Amino acid sequence: MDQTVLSSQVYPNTIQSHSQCIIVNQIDGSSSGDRSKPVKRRRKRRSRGSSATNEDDVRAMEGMFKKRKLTDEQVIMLEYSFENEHKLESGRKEKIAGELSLDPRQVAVWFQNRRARWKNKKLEEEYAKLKSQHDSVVLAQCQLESQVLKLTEQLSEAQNEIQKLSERLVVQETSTNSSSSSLSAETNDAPTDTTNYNIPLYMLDNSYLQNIEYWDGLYEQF
DNA sequence: TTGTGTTTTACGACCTCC
DNA sequence: GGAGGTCGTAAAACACAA
Repeated sequence: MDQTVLSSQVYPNTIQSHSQCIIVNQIDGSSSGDRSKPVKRRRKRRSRGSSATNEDDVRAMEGMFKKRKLTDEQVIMLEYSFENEHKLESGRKEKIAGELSLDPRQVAVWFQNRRARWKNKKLEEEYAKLKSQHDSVVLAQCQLESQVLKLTEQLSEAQNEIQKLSERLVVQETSTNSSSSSLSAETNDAPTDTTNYNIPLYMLDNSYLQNIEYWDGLYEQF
């Protein structure tokens, strides 16, 4: 079926305006493959309402630009074909075009656009996946920071407790020394009685005091 | 009805591969 | 150098709220 007829059946009001659209190729006269000019050149298109002004334009109007909406059936078949293979070899293009009564160029363009849509979709999926992973990492980080905060508080409390014990120990040592000096006048090796202060004997050991300083130093570093 | 945003069709420019 | 790819974009077609 002729595509113009097909389109005019589906969109009877569009064909006339389509035929009024033309494209002026290479308006600046440069070759299409000129890589020495990286600046993108806008192609020029005649607006819908304008008419041809010379023979070239008339020729362009007659043959070049026909924007035709594909039928549902054509789209379904193209999608099916795209599912099988995203690339389009020459033979396959001709075959599909013949089967769907389309211009081979239309099939090529449809595949180009379809690949672009597919790529966009893939990018969006990839973005969503990465965002999900990122959110999970951020959540885990928050949990860890909260945990660090709690442990820091516990450490601080423990350090305070040690400080209190240390101060009590100093007081005790002072009183012990004064009493022991009087006691030692009476008995030489009398054991130190700490029961009144409720402090274990091992705390009176120098190594214990050194341990306190050691842990305090560690805490300061932390 | 109309303004506006989105999708679809088509193309130019440029790139890559053979 | 040609064929066919991507990328960016124009313009038609379409959807939809106001």
